[in-house]
Amino acid sequence: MRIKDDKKIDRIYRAAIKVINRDGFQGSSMSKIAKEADVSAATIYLYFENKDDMLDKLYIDTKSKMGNSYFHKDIDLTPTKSTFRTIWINHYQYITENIDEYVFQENFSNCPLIGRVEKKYNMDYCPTFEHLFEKAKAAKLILPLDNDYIYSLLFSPISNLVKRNKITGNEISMNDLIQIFESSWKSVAM
Amino acid sequence: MRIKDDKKIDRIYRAAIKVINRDGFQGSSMSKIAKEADVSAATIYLYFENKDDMLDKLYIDTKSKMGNSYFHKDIDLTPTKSTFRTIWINHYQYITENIDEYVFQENFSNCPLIGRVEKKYNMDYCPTFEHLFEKAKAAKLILPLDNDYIYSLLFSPISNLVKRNKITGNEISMNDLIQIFESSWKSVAM
Amino acid sequence: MRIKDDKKIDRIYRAAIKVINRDGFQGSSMSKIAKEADVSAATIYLYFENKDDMLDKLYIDTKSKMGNSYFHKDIDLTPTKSTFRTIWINHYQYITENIDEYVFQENFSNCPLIGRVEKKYNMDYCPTFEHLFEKAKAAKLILPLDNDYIYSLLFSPISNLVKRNKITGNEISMNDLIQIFESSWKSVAM
Amino acid sequence: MRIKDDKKIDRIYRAAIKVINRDGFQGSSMSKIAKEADVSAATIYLYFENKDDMLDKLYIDTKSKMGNSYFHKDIDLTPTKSTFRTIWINHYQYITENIDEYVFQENFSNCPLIGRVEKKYNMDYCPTFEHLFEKAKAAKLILPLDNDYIYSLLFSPISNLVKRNKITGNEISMNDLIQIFESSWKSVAM
DNA sequence: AATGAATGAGCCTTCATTCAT
DNA sequence: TATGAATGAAGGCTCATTCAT
Repeated sequence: MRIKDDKKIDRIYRAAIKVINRDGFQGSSMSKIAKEADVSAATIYLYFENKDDMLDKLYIDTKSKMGNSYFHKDIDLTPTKSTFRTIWINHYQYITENIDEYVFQENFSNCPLIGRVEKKYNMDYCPTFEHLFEKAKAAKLILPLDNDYIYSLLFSPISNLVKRNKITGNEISMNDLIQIFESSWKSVAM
Repeated sequence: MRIKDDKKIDRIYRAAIKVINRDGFQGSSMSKIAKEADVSAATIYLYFENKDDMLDKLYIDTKSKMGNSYFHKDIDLTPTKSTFRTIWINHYQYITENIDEYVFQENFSNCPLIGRVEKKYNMDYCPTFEHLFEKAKAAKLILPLDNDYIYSLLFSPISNLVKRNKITGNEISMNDLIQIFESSWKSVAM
Repeated sequence: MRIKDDKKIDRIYRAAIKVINRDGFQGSSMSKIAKEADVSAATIYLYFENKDDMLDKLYIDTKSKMGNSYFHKDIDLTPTKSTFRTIWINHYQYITENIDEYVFQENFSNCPLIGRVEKKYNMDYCPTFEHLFEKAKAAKLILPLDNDYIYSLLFSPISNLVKRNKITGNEISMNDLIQIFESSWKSVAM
Repeated sequence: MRIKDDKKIDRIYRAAIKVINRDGFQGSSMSKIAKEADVSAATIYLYFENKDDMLDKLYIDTKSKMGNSYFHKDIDLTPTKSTFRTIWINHYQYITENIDEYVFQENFSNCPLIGRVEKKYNMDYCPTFEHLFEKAKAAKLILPLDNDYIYSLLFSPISNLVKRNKITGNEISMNDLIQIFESSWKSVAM
């Protein structure tokens, strides 16, 4: 591969996620993805070494996109409850709006496939999180727990609910959303 | 004539989980599973209509086994924090000891495959939970939130951590475990 | 196999023909035939060496049944046109009433399978025919052609029409039937 | 990119007929046909949807080829005995030289498979025949019978003999051939 | 760069047949 | 005798990947 046509890569990525979420991981063949992306299957091999390579890069791509989305542009990272709420809501919005990508990530990281991807991508939170958590702990805003624990306590419940609602078709009202955040917050707040 | 060996189904189930967790959902072929179970692939079709049928039934089987495990033998279901802690620990122990089954369940329920299985199996908590939650809410022990929310707030963080640790190889100390429960409890406690 | 249960063999034969004519030669599996005959597939192997053996014997069985049916009980074999007409009508009636068997025979004898069956069964007419043809030729009733030719000229057209009508659903009226016989007869009459 | 090789379809057709006539309808697997055609089995699926589709199209293809062969180039279709003899001989030559195709057709049209193919292909004579028959009947050259009857009376005997000779290895001398035509002709001549 | 053609390997499933009762 | 259980082999078909243009 020589010249990378980024738009084509994106088309392939989107097609892959669409097919995977429609037909399942197993039902996602290169030809289906190619057809969905409106390119020849052979074309995909100009941009990726093979199917695994494509999935790995798709995972990394969505992972970093999601990581960034937590911290909208000029967000204030002062360690306050308000900061946490903002990030928490951002997270909620992102996975709600990109539920397919999110489910893909979860499935992918549960697979043995994940072993191929570099360790650093196999965490649900990016470095910025670590900084924030450390600062918050130093400021006695939150409990002095492992970052892993903090992260899970704060984000797992809402992530889990969104995923489940995708299947049941339920939705979370704004009121409920705030309540859930307050509950999650209590679990880590000092 | 020979008699159907009931244990054979269990052998097939265990083989399926083993293969799926080793080679991923996609890499799990009937022949691999058959070899792992030490039977002919054709034999599997004596017990199941087809691959999907087998996976569905495996899912239902593990799901109900897990549901039951929460409520060991003659557990006391009085709505107290102690009851919740016992169940929570039971849950932790079960998914720790049966992490492969648990991961299988999670992957399966994220797949479009799940659509085939009856809705009632697609919930992470069994009826007993609902009773307990309702009683606890009536006793003003926990917040008056949806059962879904309660469940996610209480169990998602620890489930998420166990799953992640499977990959990283980390382990949770008894001390940490208690801390995590305390944190989770705070999120729903009244 | 020790004691031959003739009724069971007949049930198997009938089931085989039924399945073959329903699902085609290719779609006729031993288990389907067994189910149709309401016996276990293993049972068939008590009466026949294997599938080919069963088909061979089924072919021979139907073949001789058909051969005999041409010459009803105490039929008069004096070489007259009337004798031929009687036999011809008998033939018509038999293949009409046993169209499935007849089609099975045709298909079977067109297959390489036929090679397994002894030559003597691979003719559409039985020894009695030869006698009759020879006598008729001696009596200058019919042309001095090969028996093969005589047989084909006399019986192929009506056989062909019955077979075709099985598909199209058409039927042949008594009037037409007589006309067809008269035509066929003209082709061999002296 | 490579260009589809039109000859490949013909290679596949010929291979299919060869295998079917060697191993029977049942013994004709896609892989055998592929090997005989010297292509990968997967390649066949580039040209046909599935096995049935291939057989259907092969049937239609051979059927129309045979139909056309009756009426060599600039054949005279004036309703005379001579015209019928020419066509009859053409038919004889075609099925003799293409006996495998012909047997394939017969077997195929006797199978339930035939149901899939459009009705119009399931007749042994093409429209040109109908015209000729009608003209001949109008000219009082042949008897006023159904076209089906005419066709069967004229062509079934010789077709039947050729088929049978394929198995026995017999051959028909030119003399006999003329005799058989004369006989067949008598059956429909006015 | 892009793609339709081509394919060996593998998948799910069924088959004819044998085993054990 | 009769049969459900069991299986190696094979069937139809799809897949990830490469080729040739």
